[in-house]
Amino acid sequence: MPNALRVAVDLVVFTIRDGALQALLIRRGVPPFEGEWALPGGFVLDETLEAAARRELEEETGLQHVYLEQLYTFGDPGRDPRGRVVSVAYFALIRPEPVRASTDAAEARWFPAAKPPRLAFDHAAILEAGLRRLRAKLGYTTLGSQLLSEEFTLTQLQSLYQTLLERRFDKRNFRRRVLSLGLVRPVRGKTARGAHRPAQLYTFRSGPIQVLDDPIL
Amino acid sequence: MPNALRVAVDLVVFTIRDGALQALLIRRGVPPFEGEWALPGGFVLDETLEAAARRELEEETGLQHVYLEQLYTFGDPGRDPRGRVVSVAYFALIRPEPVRASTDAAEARWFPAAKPPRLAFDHAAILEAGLRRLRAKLGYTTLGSQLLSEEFTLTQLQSLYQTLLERRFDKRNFRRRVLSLGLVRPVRGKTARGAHRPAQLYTFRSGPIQVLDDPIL
DNA sequence: CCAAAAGTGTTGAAACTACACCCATGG
DNA sequence: CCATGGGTGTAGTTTCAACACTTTTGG
Repeated sequence: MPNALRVAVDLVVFTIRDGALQALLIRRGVPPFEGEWALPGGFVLDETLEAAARRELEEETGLQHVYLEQLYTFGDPGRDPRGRVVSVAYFALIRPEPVRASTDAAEARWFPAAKPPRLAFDHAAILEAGLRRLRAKLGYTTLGSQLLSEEFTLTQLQSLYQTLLERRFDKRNFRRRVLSLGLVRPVRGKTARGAHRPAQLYTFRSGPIQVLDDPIL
Repeated sequence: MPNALRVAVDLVVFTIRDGALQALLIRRGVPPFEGEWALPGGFVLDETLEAAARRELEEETGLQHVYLEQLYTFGDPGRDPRGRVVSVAYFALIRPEPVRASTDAAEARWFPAAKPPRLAFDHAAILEAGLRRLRAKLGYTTLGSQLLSEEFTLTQLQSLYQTLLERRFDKRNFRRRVLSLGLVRPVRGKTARGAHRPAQLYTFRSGPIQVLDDPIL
């Protein structure tokens, strides 16, 4: 019988806060890398890999029904000083607001995804992979919907794309595009939120994420 | 300490034969699923996951320096009757010709990727995932280069795309496209192979696979 | 000389880009 | 009344899709 390894899941959890993409990190309370920042995660029990990821995510954030997708599996010998650990990374998207990003024991905080602190293990590489995946899929899926609240203005949607892709779009062209693709549907009512002219609210037509025949960008 | 699982790699190995996409399958010589067809693969030793995949691939096909890419990780409890096995699937592309798809002991054969025989474990799902990945990446990377010999005619390249995507392209438009993208460079000399007018041979400009700014299709 | 694949241009339609001003509201 | 973000149309350019005939070679 071949040697036994341990299998873990690690989570790259993204949200938008203060107009920037942020990732959830945990301060480790136990060795190895005690006191350092790391991705949330843990060992897989008698459950599917995705269930393990959901369980860890709920333990850390209290959130359920979150968009979750398998990212990549990291398994180099030596990536964990405790021994051979193969880690299946998932990435999760959290809508703004109702986040209590603090768990019972360990400290949990949001950090700018672009420049995180020094991370334990190979977690910097995992985070990096999550970022690449997010950026890539933004263009040809409706993934972005999972980073906004259910109802949003077109300006918010445009800012999302501009923030993540570090690119600027023309307002009229952007609106024409998403509208003509039929991805999004106006909602009766307005947002009073601004101290300015109220904006029409929209929702994504499709509940689950879909891959587009022709890309948004 | 958490429960120990075992980690395996499984390989979806594609090639083009007889003008069709084929996948390499192995007849299992031992239980479980003895006598049934399965993807090549095996348990991970003290090596990286990719190294494990390469090792298994060389054992089965004798091939080295093959294009290999991690595909997805399958880990449902119960997917392997022997106990909990998490399998990291890789997919590999083999150029035509120099394949001895037969290993020492077990029987190995190519099957049409679109309609394989009944497969052991959850290997049908893994194969399916490989197919989807291949088709998707064909459009926006130079992945296809790994399924052709180093030098090829534009007609061969077009057939490759048509076969995999089950779609027909206009010859002039196709050629204009790949040529104007500068992906491909003519080679001095012709192919005498046909009983017809000789065709110009081309090679891909870039050795390794690259992601394209704007897609081929 | 014939079968078979190689090679090559044009045109109309559609999509894309760049660009500037008026509107509605809260303070 | 003014500052702030919301909302809208057009024209020039580029890209895309559809389409058919001549060329070269081996047998």
